[in-house]
Amino acid sequence: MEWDRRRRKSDDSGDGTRRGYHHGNLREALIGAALDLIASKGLSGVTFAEAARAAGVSAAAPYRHFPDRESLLAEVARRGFEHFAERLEAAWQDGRPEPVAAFNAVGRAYLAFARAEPAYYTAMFEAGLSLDDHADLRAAGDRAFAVLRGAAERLVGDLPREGRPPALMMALHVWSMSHGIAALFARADGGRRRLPMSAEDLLEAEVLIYLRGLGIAA
Amino acid sequence: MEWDRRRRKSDDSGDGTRRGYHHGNLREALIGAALDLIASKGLSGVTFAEAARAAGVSAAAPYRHFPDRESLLAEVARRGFEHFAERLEAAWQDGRPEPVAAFNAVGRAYLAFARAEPAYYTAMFEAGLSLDDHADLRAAGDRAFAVLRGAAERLVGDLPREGRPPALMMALHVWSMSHGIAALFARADGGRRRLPMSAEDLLEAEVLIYLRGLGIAA
DNA sequence: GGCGTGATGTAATAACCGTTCACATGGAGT
DNA sequence: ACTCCATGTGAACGGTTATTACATCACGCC
Repeated sequence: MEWDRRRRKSDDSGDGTRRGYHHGNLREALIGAALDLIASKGLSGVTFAEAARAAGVSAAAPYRHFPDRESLLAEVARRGFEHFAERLEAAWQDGRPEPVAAFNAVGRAYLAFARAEPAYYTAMFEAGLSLDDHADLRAAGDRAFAVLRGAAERLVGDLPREGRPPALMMALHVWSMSHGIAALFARADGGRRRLPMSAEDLLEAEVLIYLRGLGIAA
Repeated sequence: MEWDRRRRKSDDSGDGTRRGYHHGNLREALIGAALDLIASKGLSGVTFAEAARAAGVSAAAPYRHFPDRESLLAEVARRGFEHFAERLEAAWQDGRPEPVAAFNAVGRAYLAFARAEPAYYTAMFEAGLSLDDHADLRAAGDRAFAVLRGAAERLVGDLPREGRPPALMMALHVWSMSHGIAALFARADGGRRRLPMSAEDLLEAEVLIYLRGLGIAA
């Protein structure tokens, strides 16, 4: 790995603790610490000072790698969107073996990510990061959305030309459903309120009804 | 008003500035300051110290009215849900003159609230407040949701018994759509990304397609 | 192999915030 | 008039962000 070459020879124990004057991989260590802190103490628990402590460096060291605390969170969120896009792509599988089923798989993958990676999801959608201040964050988010949009285009393509809805609109609709359910009901803490069904089933039913409304049958 | 009686006679200028040793209406002043701070500096700009400064009292004074900073935000969010429920009820109008049209009005009212009251909306949905720690907050949220649920029950009631979907599920679906669109596209800053149509139109189309999928025509 | 330099980490510091505590004030009721 | 207690004050503690001058060392260059 790239960073292995940069570590000091006396610091190759692999346990992540610092050995010499230089950490050798502080940037990665801080990102990892931020993820751990989100998971254990929530967004407000993510502290430059605490992340630095976890990495075994002084409180000022993180400023060599991130201009400020928010940029650290933005980088976590950016990576979250990268992983997110990968998961969605893996679920979509270019619409194979069957577009509607693959589309439902994308929806399930959306919620699965929110559940399996609550720390990333929190940084991505709940950290209040401005997309204008972090252009690369917006780009990563766009890449994830592109999967939804591509899938929508495929589904819409099977409809007769007249009355065919815009694929972009359909993608936005499905995104809003997925995000709405994830934000309201599929949070790490089990969601903001109790449900009579799983968030996954709720979303699947919602998408199914929506697709039926578009004339796309399962 | 109630609090007027509690103000000192020398403090009835009405400009909100403190005159004597006691403020007379600090609790309300803090809530107002919190709303202003959310609007001007965002959630992280809401500071007990800053709110106290705005009210012209010392930094320790707020603790006489709220156990901690989070409780102030929770109270703001609670009031937000109260107003929210009122707006939704006003839009629904018990389903008059026509249920589907009234239902769409509820959706528009949802987004209108997110736009017109970004400070409340932020406190309600983006402050990361635990509903378990603030029972009254949950109750206020439930009251707002009850409007959606009642509307859903009305719409579902017009369907034939066989295959009639659960009203609760339908209410959750519509809530997820509304919240998803509000969170993703109708934020105060104009939303996280550009849209080819207004958030209101996007939601109206989404609900329309969804209702068609349920067999409820416009 | 020796050297300089830029990247990386440290210590010290200033400003700010949440929170607590002992104490001060004065409005309300007796 | 007097007391009570809700409300506000000032000082203090520990923690956070961020900046600055200084320390260390890995690497490339000769």
